[in-house]
Amino acid sequence: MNLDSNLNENQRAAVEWTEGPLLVLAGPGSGKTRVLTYHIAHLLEMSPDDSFKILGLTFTNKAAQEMRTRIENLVSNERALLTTIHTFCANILRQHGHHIGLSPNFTILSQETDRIAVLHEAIRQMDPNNSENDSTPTRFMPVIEQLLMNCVAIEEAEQFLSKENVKYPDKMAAIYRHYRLHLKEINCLDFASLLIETFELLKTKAAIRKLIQRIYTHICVDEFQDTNKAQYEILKQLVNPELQNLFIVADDDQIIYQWNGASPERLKDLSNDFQITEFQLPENYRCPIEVIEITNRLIINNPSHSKNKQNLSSAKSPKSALRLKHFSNFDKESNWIAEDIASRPKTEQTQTVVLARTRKLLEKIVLSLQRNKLDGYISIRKDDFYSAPMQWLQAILSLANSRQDRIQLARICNTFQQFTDISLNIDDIILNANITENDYLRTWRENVLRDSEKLTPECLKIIKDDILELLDYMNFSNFLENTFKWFDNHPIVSYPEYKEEQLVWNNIYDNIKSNYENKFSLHALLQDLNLHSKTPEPTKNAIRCYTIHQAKGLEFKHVYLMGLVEEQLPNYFACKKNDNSHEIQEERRSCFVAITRAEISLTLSYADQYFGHSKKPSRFLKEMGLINT
DNA sequence: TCATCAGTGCTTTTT
DNA sequence: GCACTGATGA
Repeated sequence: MNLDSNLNENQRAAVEWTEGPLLVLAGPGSGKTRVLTYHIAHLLEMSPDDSFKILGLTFTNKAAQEMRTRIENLVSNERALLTTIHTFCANILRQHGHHIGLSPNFTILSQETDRIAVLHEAIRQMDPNNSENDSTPTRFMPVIEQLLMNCVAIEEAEQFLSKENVKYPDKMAAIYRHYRLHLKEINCLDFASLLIETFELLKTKAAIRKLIQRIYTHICVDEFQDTNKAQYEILKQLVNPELQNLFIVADDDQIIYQWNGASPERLKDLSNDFQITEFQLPENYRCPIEVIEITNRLIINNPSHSKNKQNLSSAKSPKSALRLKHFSNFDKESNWIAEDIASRPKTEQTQTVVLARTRKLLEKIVLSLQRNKLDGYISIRKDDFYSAPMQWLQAILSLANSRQDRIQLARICNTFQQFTDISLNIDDIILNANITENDYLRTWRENVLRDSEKLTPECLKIIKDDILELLDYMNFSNFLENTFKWFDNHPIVSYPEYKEEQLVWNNIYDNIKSNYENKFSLHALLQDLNLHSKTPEPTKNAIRCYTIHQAKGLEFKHVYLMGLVEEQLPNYFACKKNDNSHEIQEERRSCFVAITRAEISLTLSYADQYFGHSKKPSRFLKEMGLINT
């Protein structure tokens, strides 16, 4: 690895940092992730004979994958674990969770509806004859999530809620307690409790904490500004107190997830809790100089922007790259953008993105693009498979892992009848299972085999042999291989939803195979499935239409940012607050994130009317010096 | 019980 | 300005 090759002086100083806590505070396009990956590669290369390990934590799977690939391109790596904080916590709990009453085969609840169902049951157990209606759990969920996100212990919940002026703090604290206990009772965890349970395990079990601190002597964190309280508390438990090798990259001007628990306070906590050295990387390698100029003018308006943070400087030569367009209404704005994109060469179109604060604006753009014979892609969040075959497949694996799970059994019965001629009743199977004292999956299998003449030979083999192998030895490889072969020869293969989901499955599965070097348990497979989004990749040649939040961390040759009006960007809620409110500041950071995605050109636009409403130009346009006050 | 009306609220989403 | 909610009246 040649470190000198393409690092500037500031970057190299950060990369070569070896001991003690370091914060690399740097703006967009300054090479933060590069510094982080080079730093890890540097540590590995400098210590060929040592056995210490490096833990690199990210928030998204995509970022973790990106880091793994980048490091593999630099050095051979057996000692750096690059993973998301959720995956890392899940793995700790699989290994050590029995100390706090969790079996290693616990299920991760990735669906909101499953969490609501657990909360509902918890409330019912607490007070069996309560008069609350069905919407109660949905209304209470945000309070539960707030407690979990803030890492509040069960005993401290009431006090916390009183301070936050939440209604009925005593009652809510009791519900919180029951929710957490009920989750453990049914051996399930949601995303937030995955974190809080890990925190409590590390805090109370010193031996486990010290073991992990001895193994991972260096902790690195990407995009630290997005950490919520619970994640930060875990981080503090992970850092070896004697060594304090904590390497953090962050940008306080890109905190746009405050509603998700991120906060500017976190960086303050960091400097209070550690004797941390701060490096800055002010050089921007991404954006044109005109974009950098308006970026600096914009962000200076945030009172919380650190005064000692250096302005961004552009490493690119000046070029006309910035446009501002004004229209009488949103229709015209949307059509103009679509036409302008259509007039670009095909190669440029695929490197173009349309950004907006909300989804609603993006939907309009897709229609305008269609009118210009272009395909627009809006990514829609998807946490689970919807097609019957993929649901069936996942439910079979889940039920093999957790044999008394009624929800999975119901899913199996319900989906199987959609692509075979066999329709089974759930209650019959449960009754049958209770009589024979067999588990649900075994009983389901036996019931299906009674109707075996209705099955194709391929399917019969799967039920007879492969599921039996799964049941007896937890061996799922033949089951998966033969099931996909069966699906491939089945009419379901033509369902567009199945096709799309199979691609998503392949991506996740390939990922697991490479991370575990082909050897992994059913737990690990199910865990990765639940911790990965099922959102399909954008179709090739489609023009990507993203919300600002979705575009964070990405870069594009040509960026269109539309809807630069009051009550859009800044949004309706923030406009209700005062000018220096943290809501307005967060919207300003959103605008900052959006414009700094551009590599070659940035087109800003606004209209006088949106959906029949008259809107004023965004205050941010004035701040950037693009319109007069 | 249903039609109608006035009033309100409106966003971002990884794991 | 539109979608939704809850109150009112037939």
